[in-house]
Amino acid sequence: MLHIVPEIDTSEALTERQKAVLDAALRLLVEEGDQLTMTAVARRASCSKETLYKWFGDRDGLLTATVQWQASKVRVAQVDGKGLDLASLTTSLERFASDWLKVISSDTSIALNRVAVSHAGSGKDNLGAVVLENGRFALATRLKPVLEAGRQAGLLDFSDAETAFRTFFGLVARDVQIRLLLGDRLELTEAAIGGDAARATQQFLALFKSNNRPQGL
Amino acid sequence: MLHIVPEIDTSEALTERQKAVLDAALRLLVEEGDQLTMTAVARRASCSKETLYKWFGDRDGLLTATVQWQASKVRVAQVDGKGLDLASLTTSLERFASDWLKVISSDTSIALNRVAVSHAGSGKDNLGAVVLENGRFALATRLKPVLEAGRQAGLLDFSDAETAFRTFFGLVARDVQIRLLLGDRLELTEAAIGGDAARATQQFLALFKSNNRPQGL
DNA sequence: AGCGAGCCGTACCGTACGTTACGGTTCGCC
DNA sequence: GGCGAACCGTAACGTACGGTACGGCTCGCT
Repeated sequence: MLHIVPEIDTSEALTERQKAVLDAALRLLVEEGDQLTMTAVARRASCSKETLYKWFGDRDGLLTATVQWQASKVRVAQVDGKGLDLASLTTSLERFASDWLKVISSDTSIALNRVAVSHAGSGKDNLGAVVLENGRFALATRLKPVLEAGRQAGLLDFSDAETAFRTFFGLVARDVQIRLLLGDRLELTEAAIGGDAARATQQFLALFKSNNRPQGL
Repeated sequence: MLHIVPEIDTSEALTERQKAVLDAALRLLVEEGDQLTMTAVARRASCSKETLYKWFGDRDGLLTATVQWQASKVRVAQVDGKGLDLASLTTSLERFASDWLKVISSDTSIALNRVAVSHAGSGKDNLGAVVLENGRFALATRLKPVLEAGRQAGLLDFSDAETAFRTFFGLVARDVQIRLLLGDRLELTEAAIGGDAARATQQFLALFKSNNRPQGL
């Protein structure tokens, strides 16, 4: 039987009750891991399974809606890139790095990425795309204008913003996300995150500062 | 019912037939993604389910054995660190980077990491630990002596080999693995891998070469 | 040849879960 | 008050799959 899912495709036409249901599903996902059964969601959200199916079509629809719902809530801070000097660029980069580390080490992000990775192995890949779109790609969209502004201000030197971003991404994230996804304990304290963000930023600046560019790149 | 798995714990007491079965399971894992049912493995390996249960205890045991079996086959090249000069250090690092990119972008690695990530969400975490142990941690074990040798030879300057390794790891892998796990198309040609390996190596050297160390680190 | 161990193929069981169906209740609206 | 839509709770159905049982075959050993 084919289902036409009503208004949950990409827009945000969610009633408060529906948001509450998705929040319950999200909590269940974070706490119970893979035990996200329709029965469990219905019980947790105090709603009927019939309602779940009417609203979200099938289990996949519920999963997708849940991921999109959480993704729509995670927004990395927008940064203004006007009148940039080195100090403000540094703090901007540190802030991005710190925010990103906090996001990827949060229980919610881990649970969401887990389910998206699992889902990517089986046929349709929408979940992975949604997670990437609202995570890594959203970060790139926010960060690139900062990098471009830094280049315009003569502070940074790079040929391709995407490449520069990916280097920054690698310096910040390193092996953190994959280790967390694979179940490695690796608690990141607030202080450690701050230190990592500062280190990554300094390394990035060392590689891309226009007056200190290493030869051979 | 409790099962005592015979001799499949950590050692390598596998008969040829058992290896063939695990190879079949591995192929199934890579090709079919999540459809790794006991029935499918038995059919693919032309063996009986009874044999699977006798050899591997239960589904988890089969999964673990499959992951360990593949992990035992992936060995990053050991590099000798004696009599190091900058050129040979550079080629060593490039080779490590290139090998690692090839590994994490292979279908087998993606499938294995997917199943391990899925598994990590549900209770026991052995699979994730096995993958990490034979992947990221094995790489660190192989690479650190090279870094140490580079430091002994006065070519590199760092205080902690682990930190230096993690930076190298980040510069090499960047966002590749998470994007692949999430189903992002991102084909890495041989040439692209070579270029990435060279770039990562140059960036790493720029950050850690002893005579060109950026201030503030 | 006779025997037993190991394994293949397959049928079978139990259960978990996705999905559907339905009676009862709440609530907005006329 | 009366009506209908939406929804809750729960029972029921179908199926897929993990796990078990069993008959038959091969093969090495004596």
